[in-house]
Amino acid sequence: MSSKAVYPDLTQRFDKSFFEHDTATVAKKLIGSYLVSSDSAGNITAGMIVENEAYCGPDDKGAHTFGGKPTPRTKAMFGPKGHAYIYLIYGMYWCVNVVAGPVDKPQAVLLRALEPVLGLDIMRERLSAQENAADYTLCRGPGKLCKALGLDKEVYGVDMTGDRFFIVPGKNFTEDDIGSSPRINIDYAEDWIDRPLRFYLRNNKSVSGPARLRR
DNA sequence: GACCGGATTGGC
DNA sequence: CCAATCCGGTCC
Repeated sequence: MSSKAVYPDLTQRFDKSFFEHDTATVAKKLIGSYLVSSDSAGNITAGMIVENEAYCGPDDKGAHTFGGKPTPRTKAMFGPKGHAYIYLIYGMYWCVNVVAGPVDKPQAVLLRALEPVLGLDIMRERLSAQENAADYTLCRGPGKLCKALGLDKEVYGVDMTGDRFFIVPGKNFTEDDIGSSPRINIDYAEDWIDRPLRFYLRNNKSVSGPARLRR
């Protein structure tokens, strides 16, 4: 694996202005940062972000904000940057985003995979995973990531520079460490299908998708 | 008020 | 390859 997550300093936060850069820029810089969830029982689960996708707002045919019209589901993306946008897909999986982008641009970064770091035993309980499931599989994929960290509509709109569900700055990887590819499963996005807006830590086992999209 | 289909996953 | 499972979005 290219990586080696380390124990994150849970007191650190990004400045709010960090999230006001273009969503693709924010996405790339978030590779190596930590996503942390603390539940009401005091359980902490966390992982290093190793894969994400940028969704670029009203012009992006793959984005939920395509067209630029807020709806009850997407209104969080029209709100403050650095907050969470979470939605249910296929009736059973939650997918979480960080709202990003210039002020007035409803953009977001979809978090697709983490390298597990804290609370792996709790992740296993939440996933109902067999105890022999390899560590690197616990947060591999956007749906699993949310299940492992216990995320659902309760975190809709929460400030991710706060203390409940938040992001901690981590390692700064170089351009060479970070790969890019088209985004996953947006066949309907026409001329936006092939844009290289998916980012991942190269050769990291926790990245989802076929092998060629992990190298 | 009805109907369509998805930024997924795991099991066959 | 395909079912599971729900609700937002859209259009009537």
